[in-house]
Amino acid sequence: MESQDLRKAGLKVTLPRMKILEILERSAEGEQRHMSAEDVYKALMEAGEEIGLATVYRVLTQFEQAGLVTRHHFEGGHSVFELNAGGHHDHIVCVRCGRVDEFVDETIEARQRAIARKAGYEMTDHCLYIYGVCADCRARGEGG
Amino acid sequence: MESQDLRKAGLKVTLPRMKILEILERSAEGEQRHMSAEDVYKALMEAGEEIGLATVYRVLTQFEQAGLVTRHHFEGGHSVFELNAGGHHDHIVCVRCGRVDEFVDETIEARQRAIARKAGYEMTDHCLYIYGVCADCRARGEGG
DNA sequence: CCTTCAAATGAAAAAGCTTCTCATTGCTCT
DNA sequence: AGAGCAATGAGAAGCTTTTTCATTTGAAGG
Repeated sequence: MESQDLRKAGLKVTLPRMKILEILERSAEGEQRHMSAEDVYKALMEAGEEIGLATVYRVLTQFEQAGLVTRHHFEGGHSVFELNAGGHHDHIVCVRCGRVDEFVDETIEARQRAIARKAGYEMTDHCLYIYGVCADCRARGEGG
Repeated sequence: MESQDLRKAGLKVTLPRMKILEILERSAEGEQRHMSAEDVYKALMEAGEEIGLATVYRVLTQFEQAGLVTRHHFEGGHSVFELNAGGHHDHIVCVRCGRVDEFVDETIEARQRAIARKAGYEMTDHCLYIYGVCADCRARGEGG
């Protein structure tokens, strides 16, 4: 992904936007697919980029509107952003360690469409979070 | 519901807690099943009760921990609370007028349990939001 | 019914996250 | 290279939610 993607999204190609896109891509390749604005900001600092937190929020919001990223409202009051790549998926979140796994279930997708239709809604979006305790955390001890 | 419910929940029976419970019950009977802390606070004011916003937050959190209400993280950054009555259900939200309908789908419930198990998670909770445009809003005009 | 004490409350301050303001900077296009 | 407009940065402001601490209230016992 490069400057073309920004241009296609109708956004001027600027240094902050490119750097933030880089951070998101790099994190998506690793294990940290979901980043808060603060996470992105910290990653930028570590990369030696002097980009303000306000800009990070602005750019992430623009990316969301441009369809480049998706914003999720996790528990705890803050949002996390995720690069839109690899198509739609839902999330399963460990309530103990915060680990996030992803899944897609066509049965559920289909049922959702049917439910929306039956309720008279034209579905535009949906999100499904399963909360639980992951295998690692359970192995680490039931007590906590 | 009355003071017994509070006592059962291990909470001291106080005026603020009773009044807040009343507000939640009354709203659950009406159309407004989901109230933010601010909504509850305003309802208390209208009822002539001098109860602080901090107390509303405290009490709602206690109710959540006691299992009396469920907290939802809707889009927009604020939480809404809902009285736990009538069992589990999921939500379908109109993105245009904010209307909220509820539904339960055993197929989806079952699939979720299966997915959690397969991913190695012990499911503790889940939430599913379908976003769309409700029938009324679509009738009111596609353009907005 | 009155006393006693821990728990609950209220008001305001503080804490987090996010957005806004506005002077300055940096793209894009010519 | 230059003009013009959008983007940026730093800090202030806004919002929701939590915390602090003095005061009040409810529960239990005499």
